[in-house]
Amino acid sequence: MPRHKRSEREQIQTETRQALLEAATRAFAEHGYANASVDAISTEAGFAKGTIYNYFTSKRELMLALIEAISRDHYASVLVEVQQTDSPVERLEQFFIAGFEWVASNPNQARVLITTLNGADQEFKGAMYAAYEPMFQLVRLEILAPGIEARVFRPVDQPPTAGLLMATYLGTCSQVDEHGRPWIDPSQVADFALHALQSSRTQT
Amino acid sequence: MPRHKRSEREQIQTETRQALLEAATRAFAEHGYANASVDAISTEAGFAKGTIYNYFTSKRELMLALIEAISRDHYASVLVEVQQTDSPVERLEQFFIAGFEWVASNPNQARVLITTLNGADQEFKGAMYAAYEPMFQLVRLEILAPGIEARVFRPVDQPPTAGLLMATYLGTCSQVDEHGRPWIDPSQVADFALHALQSSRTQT
Amino acid sequence: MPRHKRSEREQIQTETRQALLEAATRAFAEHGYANASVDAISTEAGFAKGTIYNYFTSKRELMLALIEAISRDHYASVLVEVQQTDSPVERLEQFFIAGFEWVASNPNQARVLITTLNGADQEFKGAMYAAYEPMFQLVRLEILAPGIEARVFRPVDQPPTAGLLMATYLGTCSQVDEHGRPWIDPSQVADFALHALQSSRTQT
Amino acid sequence: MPRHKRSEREQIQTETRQALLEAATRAFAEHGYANASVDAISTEAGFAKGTIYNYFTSKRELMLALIEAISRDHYASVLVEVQQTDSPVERLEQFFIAGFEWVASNPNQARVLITTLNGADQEFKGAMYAAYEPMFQLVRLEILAPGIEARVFRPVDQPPTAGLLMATYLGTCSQVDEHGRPWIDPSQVADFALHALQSSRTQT
DNA sequence: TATGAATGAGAGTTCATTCAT
DNA sequence: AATGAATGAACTCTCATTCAT
Repeated sequence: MPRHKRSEREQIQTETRQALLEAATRAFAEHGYANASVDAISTEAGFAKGTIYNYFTSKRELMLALIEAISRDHYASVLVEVQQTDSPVERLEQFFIAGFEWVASNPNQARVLITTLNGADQEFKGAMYAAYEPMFQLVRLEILAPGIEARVFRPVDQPPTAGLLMATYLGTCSQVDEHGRPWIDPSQVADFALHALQSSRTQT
Repeated sequence: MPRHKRSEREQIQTETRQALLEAATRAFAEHGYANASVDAISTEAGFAKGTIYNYFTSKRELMLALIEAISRDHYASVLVEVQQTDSPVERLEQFFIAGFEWVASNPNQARVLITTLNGADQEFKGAMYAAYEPMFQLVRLEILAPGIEARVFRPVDQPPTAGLLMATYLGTCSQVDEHGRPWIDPSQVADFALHALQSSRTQT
Repeated sequence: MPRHKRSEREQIQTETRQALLEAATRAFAEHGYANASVDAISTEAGFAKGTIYNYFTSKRELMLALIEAISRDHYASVLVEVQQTDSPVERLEQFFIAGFEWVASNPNQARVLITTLNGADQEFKGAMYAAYEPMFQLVRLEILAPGIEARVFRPVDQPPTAGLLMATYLGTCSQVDEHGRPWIDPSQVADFALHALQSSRTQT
Repeated sequence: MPRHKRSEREQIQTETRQALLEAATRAFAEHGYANASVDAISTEAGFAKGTIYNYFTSKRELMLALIEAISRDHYASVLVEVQQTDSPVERLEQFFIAGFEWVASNPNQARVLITTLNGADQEFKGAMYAAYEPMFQLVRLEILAPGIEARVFRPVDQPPTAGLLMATYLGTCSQVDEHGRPWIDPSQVADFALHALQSSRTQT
């Protein structure tokens, strides 16, 4: 006779897994992947060292799972805001605003994102790129393309420009002062990007 | 009483040090700081593992010396090109062009730069920021300020915008495809930045 | 939820720790602190080299723990014998006899004691002095002072003389022949010390 | 044609050797044999690392040479004082007085002596014993034996008692307070030893 | 004779991972 | 499912010693 009902068991599992992922986020953010120890992560999550291996086959798998979780959360946050409007200009603004808000609300996840994207580990980097493909497509297909179509944006080459916007966003994300606060105002970044894209006819 | 002439000794020292720094650059670029072993670096430089400690007191000091070397080399490369012209617009273009050329010519140094700037190690990050202060000032004082003064650039807030330009440059630097080639054309980035900055009167 | 009962775990811990301390005693006695490798100690204790770091944070901490253990064991052995009698003369004899017996039974611990007290490491030396403070007080307060009070000992200056007795004991402890046996008979040492202390009236 | 006359060459050699031995004494006294580096010794002596190997075939040989030098110097200092008088009692006093004076004047040499005698290195220990044989014989044949003969000392067993006197001397030598000063007055030690040896008839 | 760059064995330490319980 | 003692590979760093100059 099972102790817990199936659903209870599953919920405990899910909660434990979640706690481990959150502890890993904090640890990786603060010390980086290489310097964050499995022991410290497990302990901070409130479990013993070995528990982590009941949920992830290795430290690397934990990281890959974390990449998935981060990208999913990030995408969901941005998507809902971007879709509030149909205007490409407003969508671009929303992209930056929602993006920065997510960074502000999830600083550790953001750090892991930035660190991984710029780190030396090719497997992690590739996994992160793959996981962010939906957001990349969002920028390209839901913001840039309609904007160019509607002639509010210049007729730029779409994929590299989408990349540039992502790079601008992520590049500025990572720039924080000594107190961990971003030293660039999100609206300035949005403004910068809008100027870069806007067709000469349509000044804001 | 030394048998070697002073200059001979000094040259050997300089060459060995240089070889070690270059090997360290390759190793850090490929595996990251944490995963590059001192042993491997020294061996790849053509020396026994202990030799590195005749030149650097620790692995961290080696990294700090490398940060210095990279920033100096990078700055020198960019400075000479930027100063070829007095036009702010051309200077901005040159900044991106020379910058990307340096990245293309020194891919490993560039990777170390990007990785360090976005990594979790605060001491290294701070050292890199400090080392890049001259280039930051170059953008601000020699490009942005004169451009605004001459009204070819919008009257933007200078320090954050200088930061934005650096971030755009560095953010795009780091985006390379699976073959290690940048998937954004430098001129597109320059174009993007110019559009972002240009005052509405002076379209290119 | 732990599967082992608390007591089981604790017992394993205690036993392993004890085994490591014993192996360390042997290794430090034979090769000295500096030349005894952590690897060798752990292996001789029957564990892999890393295990030692589950119990002591460093080689130095291991040594400090050993100093504690040695002094406690030594003191307990001597105390029980000294307190068998109330006569200061007999107590002094017991001090030497029990002391030498402890040395004979615990040659490795004795070697570590002597080596450490006379070694160059000031921290270890200080720790050993501090750990032996109870025994020093035993000699001073339980042997010397009552003996002087009862006029069976000369009215010597107590603290330095207590030191002298300790030094005589320890100095002779360390003198062993090539087979590791002391070449001075304990009773001769006791006799020597008694003659040194006895008041001129009370010849044995 | 030689640059220097033979004698000049030899003198320079002797001086260099002496300088190296003195530096080694300081280094071994402060850090112990194992923790004193050849590099540091050579440098403190005013030479480069390699020079030491022109005078001693290895670090161990340097130590053995130092043991020789220390014992010779120590013996000479004590001998001249002991031989000032023919009285065994005065000779014993002189032995302690001259001995403590030598320790006070040559604290580093004394530390090396004590450390080596009580250290774990059997070869060094044996070499030190052998080198101190003359002093041991001095105590036995020039002080103890005549004193017993003359009935001013008790008829003790000579070799162990000579050992005891040496042990008492050396044991007290090594006891210094936190400022490096001996906390036992030499005359107290001499007094202690005299009381231990004196026959009941001849009180001081 | 003196030098000091180079060597490489070997040290202390860390930590991802295993597995009996 | 959770534990944590044990493991051992791999790491950074030290330093006695060599040797070309």
